[in-house]
Formats: sequence, structure tokens, C-alpha cells
Amino acid sequence: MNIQFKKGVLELCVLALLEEKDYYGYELVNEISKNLDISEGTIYPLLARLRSEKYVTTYLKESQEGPPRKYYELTSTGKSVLKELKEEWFQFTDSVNRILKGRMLND
Amino acid sequence: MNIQFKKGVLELCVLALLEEKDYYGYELVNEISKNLDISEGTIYPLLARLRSEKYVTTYLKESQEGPPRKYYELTSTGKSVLKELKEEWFQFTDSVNRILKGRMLND
DNA sequence: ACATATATCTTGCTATACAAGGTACTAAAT
DNA sequence: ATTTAGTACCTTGTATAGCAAGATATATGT
Repeated sequence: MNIQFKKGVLELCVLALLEEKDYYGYELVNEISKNLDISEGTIYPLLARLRSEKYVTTYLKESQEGPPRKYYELTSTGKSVLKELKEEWFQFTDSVNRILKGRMLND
Repeated sequence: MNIQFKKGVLELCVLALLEEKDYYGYELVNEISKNLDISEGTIYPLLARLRSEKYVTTYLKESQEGPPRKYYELTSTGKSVLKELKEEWFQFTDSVNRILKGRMLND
């Protein structure tokens, strides 16, 4: 899978998942991995950044299956960033597809 | 416009345009700019890379309106890379949209 | 001579993803 | 008891690609 395509998009995916419910990091890796390749070395720094930018808050919760889980919860800032990012994403892909599809008639 | 989203995608756009006809760099900037923000500081290094990777060849042609133009022409390698990149792009955006749209019912 | 549009390219910077590794807890198998 | 495997967190160093800002040079009009 093309690594470059993911730049910036994983942030969008994480925020979108967090809109549904709170996730912990390891769980996000598993959930996103159903659709996209993603590694832990990517997600944890990303989550740290989202927290430092106040898009999410965190809380710890113990687990029966291993060490405590750090859950991530979307803030209202995070929600509005998500909305904006989502719009940008759809607009961006439309623009790209306009460039590609204008020339796809003979593909 | 989100800079990160463009990572890797501009290469795809350039190759897609070159499938239609030969372009020179400045012309590519103008053409792509109809849909996406792109700067010359991005396109020229990208074109140099495409050439070094043998996805394109170049030739010079004089112009009446300014200095000589360097035209870029797709190689057969470039064509197969384009085909692959295009497939990856559509698969990638589908995957992302699956993550986003599974949770958009109440947007 | 000067400004504008055309056309090329380079330098230094930034952002994000990844591989590879480390830490630690729990439960099951040896 | 010890090891293994699964869960769960994190960090370090590297690579890549885009951008702003600038340099260079040609052609045309003022």
C-alpha cells in the first residue's frame, strides 16, 4: 500500500472512528487495519499529537486481558476539526478524480 | 488545502495528464492548478524524480513566448506505474470512505 | 531601461508515516 | 518456575514529499 497516500488521512480516520465511540490505541490499530495498513509506530505518535492539539482527551481504564488501556475521547474542537477535514477530504478526492477521470474514457 | 493529502497524489496526477499528451512543467502547474493547489517548487523536483526513475523522458522545444520548454513524455514503464498507482488510489479512497461512511448516517 | 509574463531550477524547512525496538501486564502451556 | 503468546503502551531514527522563497533567463511591451 502506498505510504504517501496515507499522509494526513490517518488523522481523519482516527477522528472519524472516535466520533462513534471512545477507542484505545491498540483497538484503533485493529479497527483501521480492517481497511488500511497501519502500524503502532504510527498510531501512538499520532494520538499524542491529537491530544496535544486538544482534539481528544484521554483516560485510563484497567483491563482483564493485559495492561491498562488509554482511551481517547473526542473534544468539541476535535469534532469541528473532523467536520472540516472530512469536507476537505471529499473535495480533494473529487478534484483528483476530475483530473483522472477526464482522461479515463479509453482505460 | 490540506498539504498532507497531496503526498503521492501529485505524482499520480502528473502521470495521468501525461497519458493524454506531452506537457512541459509550467503547463502542468497551470493544468493541475485548475483543480488542486500546486507550486513550482513542488512540480520541478517531482518531474526530475519521474525522469530519474525512467517514468518519463524529456525533450526541449523552443517557444515564442519565453525560454525553451522542457516537455515530458510517458515511457512504457511510466504507463504501467500509472496504471498501478491509479488502482491503488481507487482502492485507497474506497477503504477510507468505508471507514468514514460507515459512520456518516447522522451527519 | 524597466516591468511583466513565461519558463526553468535549487535550497532549506516541515510534516507524517514506518521499521525496529523496548517495556510491562495477563493467562496458558511446559 | 519458566517460557510463550497475546495484549497494550511507547520511543528513536529514517525516508519521503510538498512548500516558501529565491535565483536565473527569455520574450514582449512601455
